[in-house]
Amino acid sequence: MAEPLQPITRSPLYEVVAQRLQEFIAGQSLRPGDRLLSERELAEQLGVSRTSVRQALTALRVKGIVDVRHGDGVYLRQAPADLVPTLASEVANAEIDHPMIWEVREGVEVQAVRLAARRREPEHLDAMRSALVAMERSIAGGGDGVDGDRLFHRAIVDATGNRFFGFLVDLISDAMDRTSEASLTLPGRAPISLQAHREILAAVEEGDEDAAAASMRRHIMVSAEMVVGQQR
Amino acid sequence: MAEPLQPITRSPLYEVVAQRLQEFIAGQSLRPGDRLLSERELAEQLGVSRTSVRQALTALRVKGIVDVRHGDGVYLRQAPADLVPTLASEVANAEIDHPMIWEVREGVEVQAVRLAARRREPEHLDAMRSALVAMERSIAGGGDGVDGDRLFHRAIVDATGNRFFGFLVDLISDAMDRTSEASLTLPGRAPISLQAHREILAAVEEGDEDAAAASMRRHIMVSAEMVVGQQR
DNA sequence: GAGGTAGAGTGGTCCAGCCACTCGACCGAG
DNA sequence: CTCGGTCGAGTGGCTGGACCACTCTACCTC
Repeated sequence: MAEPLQPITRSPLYEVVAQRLQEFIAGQSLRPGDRLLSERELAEQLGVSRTSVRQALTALRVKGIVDVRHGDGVYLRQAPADLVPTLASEVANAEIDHPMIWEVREGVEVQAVRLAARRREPEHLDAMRSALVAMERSIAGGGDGVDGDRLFHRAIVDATGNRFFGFLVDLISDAMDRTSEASLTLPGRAPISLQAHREILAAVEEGDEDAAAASMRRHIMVSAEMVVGQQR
Repeated sequence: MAEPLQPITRSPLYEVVAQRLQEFIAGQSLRPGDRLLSERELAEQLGVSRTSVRQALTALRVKGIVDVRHGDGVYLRQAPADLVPTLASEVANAEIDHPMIWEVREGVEVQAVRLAARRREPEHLDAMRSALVAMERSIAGGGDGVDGDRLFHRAIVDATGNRFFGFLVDLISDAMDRTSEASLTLPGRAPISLQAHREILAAVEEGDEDAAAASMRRHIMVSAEMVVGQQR
């Protein structure tokens, strides 16, 4: 017998309450925007203290299921989607290798630079320029310029004015860290990369989104080929 | 001046505490498995009540950052892959609107169709063709063909042979559901969409990835314009 | 009608206390 | 000495009650 006795695990009360609330929401087919009962009413109906209800609501709030408004009430934020946690663990566990990540990165960054070229503001251009300067200085000193590289790409993402891209870039770099270190410091790569960045910046400055996209695509494909090729 | 006065937004105390704790963890470079101070000590050092500390800890627990053990203490979670669930819930909470999602979708799907055109297998082409048939049949019967549409895009993603794209598409459609229902069934849209799909399929069949990418980009921009335009 | 106001209801925070649990020190029996 | 049990200190879990801060609305005044 593998499990002679099931280990007893008392779930904390607030967890039980949170689950009960989720079931209630799903069962009553409440719609996003609907208001839940007040904390005091929930506490009474569930037979627990208001503190426990509040803790459960905090959990639901963090999960993005519920929206708590001071002085107003608790509102439903979405249909209960256990999709997100599922997806998250999938990415963490799925066998995703370096080439796959580079392919995704290509799509995301090319689109980002398109938007950046369309909406560039002086501040973003400044950030990109100073990132390039940092890169040049590092390379001139024998470094790999990887910090400037990061800053440059981050500046592009910021210039999109679209938070979603920031999330994706974080996700991608996280996935990359997890697969292998695959250093970006290949001998002879830095000057090539620097030149590519200059092209991209020029296109963005001119607001030529097609040129920017093309340059970025080339840049990423070259980088991917170098890094992935090295692993073989 | 666009912003004469910055709107005052008092963050709830428990949120401030949670953030402060995260900073503390990062700043002190605590390692997974380390134990934090006790709730009572944290409360005293931060000058807040234990209740607020507990609420903050509940949030960190849900985020997967921390592990609270009854009668023992609060420990830093072991999993190094904690970033992913955090990101997912951030995406769930952040204010991301429909236009932002469409922009991301454009980048992802354009890149996906590129890869699909490069690697298409007979089975994937079959799936795409039958999705189109389903779409045609639905539209001929007065339907919106949305099911066929979904199948078509899913087939493209499958054809990439890259799981990461599947994950992103799920994330995107989840985000879309969350923002608003924004039905895709605009009058007169279905036939246009159908024609766009035919173009895409043709390019994929020929293995012309640039043409496929261009068609997909046009298709998504048109769709986005229709849906977003409708909301205004 | 426009503007202001007061009140009811809501979430936010705190406190003091007690319960439930864990762990390690201690101690006695073998 | 080793094993086993006990017990207490310290931890998180949970409660009830109190008060504060905020939002919304109905009502009143001009």
